[in-house]
Amino acid sequence: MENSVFKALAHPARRQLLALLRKGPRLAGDLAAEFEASWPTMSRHLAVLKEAELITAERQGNQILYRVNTSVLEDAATALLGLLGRDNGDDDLKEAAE
Amino acid sequence: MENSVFKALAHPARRQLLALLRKGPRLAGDLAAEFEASWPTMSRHLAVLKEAELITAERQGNQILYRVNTSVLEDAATALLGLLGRDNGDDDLKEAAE
DNA sequence: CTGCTAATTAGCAATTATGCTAATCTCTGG
DNA sequence: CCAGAGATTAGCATAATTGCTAATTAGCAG
Repeated sequence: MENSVFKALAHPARRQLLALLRKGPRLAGDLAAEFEASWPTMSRHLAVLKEAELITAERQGNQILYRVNTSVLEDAATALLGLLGRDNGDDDLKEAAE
Repeated sequence: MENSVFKALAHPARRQLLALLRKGPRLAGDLAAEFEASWPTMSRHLAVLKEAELITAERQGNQILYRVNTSVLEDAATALLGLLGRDNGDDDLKEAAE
């Protein structure tokens, strides 16, 4: 649901994870290494993001590759813009405001 | 801080408050009346939004008028779009909104 | 000052989030 | 099978959030 997305975005470490993934898919351990927090802690943050469907996981043999789920992030941004009462300007969103 | 903004957005009641305020400024009691939760509870949600500077409060005699702080909400939306790696081009935001 | 309405703050219980260490799982390679 | 790396899950303690009722503040009218 939408709510889990915003709750997932509420933690700075998770937003930073998304920022890292923005540049391309990365392995779990690779991501965890960028943070001060312990590996299990980062693993949990990744799980929260996955639960909100903000990221997807794919096993690559021994390791796990994460990537951003762009459309869900887009939906969240669109929801915020909707709160502004302004049109998004996104290609596939047409408003019916008169 | 940016973080308090996303934390404030994490609760559905607070996003709904913003949605109500999107259409124009409203009195605290007027807003509280729209929710099932008790008035003090809504008052606290308003305080969280104010703390994040997503809204501003203005006394009108006996009552308090709240309004959305558009720029902070814009910043949050922009931050999300930034996570998408796409350019939002809102330097000006003078796009003809409808 | 008293009383009244609008709204916030205090205090409390219950739930949820965070972050650690230890234990477990999954896969690869001998 | 066993050993090891990569990663998650379990369990626990602490902190933060949520939402209530009761108490309090702020302003207005008499």
